[in-house]
Amino acid sequence: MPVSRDPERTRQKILDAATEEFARYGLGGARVDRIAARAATNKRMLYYYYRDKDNLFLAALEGRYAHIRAAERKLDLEHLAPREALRRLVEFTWRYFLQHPEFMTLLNSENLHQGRHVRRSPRVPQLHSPLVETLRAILLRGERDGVFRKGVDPVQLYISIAGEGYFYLSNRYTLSQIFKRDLMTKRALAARARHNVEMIVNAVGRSTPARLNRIVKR
Amino acid sequence: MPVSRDPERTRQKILDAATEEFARYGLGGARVDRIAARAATNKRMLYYYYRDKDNLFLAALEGRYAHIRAAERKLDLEHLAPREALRRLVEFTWRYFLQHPEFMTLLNSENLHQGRHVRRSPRVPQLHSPLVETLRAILLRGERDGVFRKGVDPVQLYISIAGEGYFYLSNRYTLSQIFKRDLMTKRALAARARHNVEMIVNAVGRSTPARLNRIVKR
DNA sequence: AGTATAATTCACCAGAAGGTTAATTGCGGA
DNA sequence: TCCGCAATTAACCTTCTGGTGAATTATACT
Repeated sequence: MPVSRDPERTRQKILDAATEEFARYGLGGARVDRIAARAATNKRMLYYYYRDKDNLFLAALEGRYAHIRAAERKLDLEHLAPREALRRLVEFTWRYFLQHPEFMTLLNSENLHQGRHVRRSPRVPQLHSPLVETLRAILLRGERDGVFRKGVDPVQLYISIAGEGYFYLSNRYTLSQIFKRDLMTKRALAARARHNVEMIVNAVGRSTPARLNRIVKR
Repeated sequence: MPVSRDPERTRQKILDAATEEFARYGLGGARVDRIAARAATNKRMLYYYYRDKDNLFLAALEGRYAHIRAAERKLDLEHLAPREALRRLVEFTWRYFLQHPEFMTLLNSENLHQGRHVRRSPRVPQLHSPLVETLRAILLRGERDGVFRKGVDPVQLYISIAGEGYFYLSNRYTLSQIFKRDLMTKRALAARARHNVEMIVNAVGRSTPARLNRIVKR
């Protein structure tokens, strides 16, 4: 009986399988054979569509970057009051990392390799300039409304927003072990979410001047 | 001519070489042959002294945990005023990650493997209880002196202190690429160091109540 | 219906990887 | 001085791994 063909679907299945595999084992630990099996296709197909393992990894990484940025855009931050917009972004970022731990693993892998894949991708920086611009606009509005301090740099702010949850979640296994405490209970997670918002709002808010503004722009 | 024998030195050379190799390539990417070559010894020696690759990885990880904790103890935080002690700890932690990026890489690798090595090590939690106790004492003194809020949890605080710099440094390659900006210039690093201190002092200080205290203790 | 081509399959390969067997050699103690 | 054992070496083995050559089959178009 004939096997039906659907190139686009095959391509997508490979990418999905690869994303899972890379996220779970890292670039070095990922196995091409396992990706093929997971995608219920032939190993040869990975090379047919994606040339080689590294290129497949880049495709997976780009896919996840696109995914988080798309979800972010849906927040519709432009139409919210500055404080509320910021709060929403912080909460979203935390939730996203929590629900998509595979994204953190991919990033770790890429950084272990000193960003050598992402460096060759012109698509990735493109994906991020809207984020920076949105954040910049929020900060500007907040400044005009008198609720945010002046001169806060959107890039540095975003790094703080993401970083706040990243270490907690990405290193949850070692942290749980060294401190002999479960960091993943509902209560602990909820508390951390609140904490993140407060840290960021504190840093940008007008009342307590932190030094985000001192950070150079270039 | 006879090759002089020094088991303790051989053992150490292997551990050093392994630490470098694991830090650079991760557990999966590390090559046993390369470790042997780097240690200027025979591959068989790794297995003679450390049983297998995983056990060697654990030894390297334990070594680095011991190293940072030892350096931390030298700060002599007990004899400083609470605010100053906290500031010193934040600055130290940032500087340590900056000067020892291999530590972050090892942690990432271990967390990729869901902490399966560290889970079997009773030594590692032991190494960390002094840190928690020191931090707890500082917080208590600060509370009594009226400069810190009540009920801040030392573990959660430490995670914030470490996390503040971790994302920035560990993900410097991807971040630099996606935002098209060099995060490792002297100025950027200095600014970030200041920022970290301010974020933490803000969060614990009495004037601006963050929610660190709300986080469950167990 | 026939054909060109895109999509898919399958068998295969060379090198690499972790780990082991067994022989050898230096050293401390009697 | 010689012996027993710890330390070291070298060659080897099996399994795995990313990647490929070439044949095969479904499909869209004529």
